[in-house]
Amino acid sequence: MAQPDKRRRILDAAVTVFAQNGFYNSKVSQVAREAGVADGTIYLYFKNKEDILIQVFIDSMAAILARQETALANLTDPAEKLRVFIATHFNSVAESRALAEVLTVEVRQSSKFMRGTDMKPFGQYLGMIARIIDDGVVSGAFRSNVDSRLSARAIFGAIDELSLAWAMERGSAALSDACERVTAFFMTGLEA
Amino acid sequence: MAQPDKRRRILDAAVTVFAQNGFYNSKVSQVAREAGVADGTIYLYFKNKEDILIQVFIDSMAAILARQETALANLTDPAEKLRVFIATHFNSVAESRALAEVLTVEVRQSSKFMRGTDMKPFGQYLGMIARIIDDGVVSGAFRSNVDSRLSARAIFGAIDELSLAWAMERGSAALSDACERVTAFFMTGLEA
Amino acid sequence: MAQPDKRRRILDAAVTVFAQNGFYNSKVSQVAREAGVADGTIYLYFKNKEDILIQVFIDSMAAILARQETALANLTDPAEKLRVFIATHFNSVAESRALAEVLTVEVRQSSKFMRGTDMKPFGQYLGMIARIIDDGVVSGAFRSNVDSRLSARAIFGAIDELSLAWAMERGSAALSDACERVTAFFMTGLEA
Amino acid sequence: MAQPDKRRRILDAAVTVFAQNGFYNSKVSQVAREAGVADGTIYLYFKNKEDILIQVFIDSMAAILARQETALANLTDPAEKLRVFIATHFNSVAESRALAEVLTVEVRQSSKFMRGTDMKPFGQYLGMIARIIDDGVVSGAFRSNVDSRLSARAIFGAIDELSLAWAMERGSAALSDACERVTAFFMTGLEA
DNA sequence: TATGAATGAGGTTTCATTCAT
DNA sequence: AATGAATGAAACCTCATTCAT
Repeated sequence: MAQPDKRRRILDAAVTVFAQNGFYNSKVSQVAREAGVADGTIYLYFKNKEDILIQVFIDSMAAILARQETALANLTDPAEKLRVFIATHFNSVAESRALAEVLTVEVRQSSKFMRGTDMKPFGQYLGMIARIIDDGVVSGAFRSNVDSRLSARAIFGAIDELSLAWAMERGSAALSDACERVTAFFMTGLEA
Repeated sequence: MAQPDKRRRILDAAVTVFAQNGFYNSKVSQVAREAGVADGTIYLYFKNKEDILIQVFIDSMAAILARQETALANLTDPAEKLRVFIATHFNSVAESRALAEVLTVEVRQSSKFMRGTDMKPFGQYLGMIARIIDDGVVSGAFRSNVDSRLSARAIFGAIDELSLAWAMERGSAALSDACERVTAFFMTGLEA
Repeated sequence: MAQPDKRRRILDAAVTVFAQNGFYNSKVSQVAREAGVADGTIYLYFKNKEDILIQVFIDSMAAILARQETALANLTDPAEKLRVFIATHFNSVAESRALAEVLTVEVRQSSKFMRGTDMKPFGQYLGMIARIIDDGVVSGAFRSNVDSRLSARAIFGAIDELSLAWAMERGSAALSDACERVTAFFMTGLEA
Repeated sequence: MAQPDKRRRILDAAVTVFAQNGFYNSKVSQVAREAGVADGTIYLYFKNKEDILIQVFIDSMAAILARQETALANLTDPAEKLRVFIATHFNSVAESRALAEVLTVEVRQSSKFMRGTDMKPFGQYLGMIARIIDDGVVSGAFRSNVDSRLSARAIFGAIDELSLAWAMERGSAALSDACERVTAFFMTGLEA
């Protein structure tokens, strides 16, 4: 009987439903059914439908940011850091295709129209990549003429697109392969 | 007074409106007003609201595909081809921020849920990149161990993300700069 | 090229279309297509959509009234008159199932809501039956205690229902059989 | 304050509104207002507007069928049965002119266009009449040469038309009078 | 007379949100 | 905290009608 974390269950249900139908084609009642709660209960935990998506985004970004920080904690070599970052990203995505779809597609779509949604977590994520590159430039591991913000964004775009391709085509095994190849690819583009 | 191509005007209006509010937050009547036609007129040219978005996609992809083909027609050097391809993409995007937003965000979002939408034009676009890479591999200009499909997708992801960044931040006249830099970046990743 | 009676063609087309889809589910453009004219042309001959139905009714009733008058002209025996009346009704209906459906169903449905539609022709039709009965009562051929208005209405209801049954079930051959039987049936109810 | 059977209230409201304006000229919002519920509430109980009409038909036919069965339960004489059947029909109609109009006019009009509407209850109703006649033929009370299906349909057409006449003219308290007369009329047509 | 592209009012229906229980 | 029946605003789309040609 005791439903320990109802908020969590609603968020998970939302990810499933949003991934399947897209945010705008999903009905709050579908999320409620998937979560095993009444429609009204949703509104005890979230301000409105949009808020569910925002919280999915915030929670998920927090989780992946923490995960990246843990993964990178003991590394010093910039090339190795970037390799691990990319691998961690792909691993996170691999754990939940649904979440990957929601983050890459739905949030991107909707964020522009959600006034006051704090997109900082996304900026932080880009910032992590940029910092790795900057470190590499400073340490001499990477070319000195790379634009770290731009490269970070390009790298993110590439791995995000590959995640999405994987998410939509279900070609699951290929993901780790893609991870290795794309990493190698970028390394050559960066290394001094 | 009769505006010649009403279909064209509606499509242009739709791009503007969809870019501003997102497809699902846009009302057909807004598109009509922007196009300077009555609501019902829309339905003389399009099956329904979704169909407008689909036609935007089809028309725009056809235009950019044609443009790329023209641009690449007389080139033989794979590296040069890729350089031109990327430049052409950025130039196309630069001409209409709104169109860029609709193509990268709205179409991506919605295409999954539009049964029967032919995504082939997108496949063709990826195919163009892949073919350039394949040619480069054959000619020895590019490494032999690159996966052309994967690289194509990664490259597309990167330039698409950069387009989007530019589109959303409005600021950067930096697009052409980004173009050069990202091209150089990929070149190093590919060249033998 | 010369389309002699466009009004006639539109009315015929309307009967076909209304019988198939019902008045309210029929579109003016369908009638136009069926008649081989442009949508706008309809409005050169009819005030509006409802007017088409009204004219179908008026024209058809005039035709059947005239037909009945001709058929009954030389008859004197009330029983014979009634027999011929019923036969003429069934024959008229048999010539156009579509018209039968429109007259029995659509006009009945709609007449209540068409202000100012003159339902007199229908009253005249009932009146013809009633007069035959009255004559029969006077001549002693029919019972003296029959209520001619009531009986007329009952008889009309019966033959109308049978027409409709025939129209909907297409059981074409059965119509003349039904005609004979129902006539015999009513005769027994009336004859002194 | 909670009205017990909202479905019932909506059906009753629908009968009133449909009788007044006709099905196709009635707006769902009118039915809602008449029922004292919000527009959306209608759709908690009915699939769509058409479904309301279908349910009116199904419910009403079930009611009148049950009523006829009760009324006829203890009777054995075929002539008496028919007499009671017709009386029961007229009584049912007399209780609600609006319902009579909807059943005779609107349902008839629309049923053809409502795919999947089960018209069996109407067939059952006709079947009840036919069975009474068949019984009468077997028992020798009625002529042996009557066609029971045909006669049933004729009888139904007659009483339906008279109901409608009464419903539309509002005036006649004459309904029970009509009942007696038409019964007598048919008896003579049937009796051996 | 004839056309048919354009109009725009308005209805059906959906669904996020509320609130009495 | 939880429910889910009820709400009602709002949008897509249809289609009768008009009018410039």
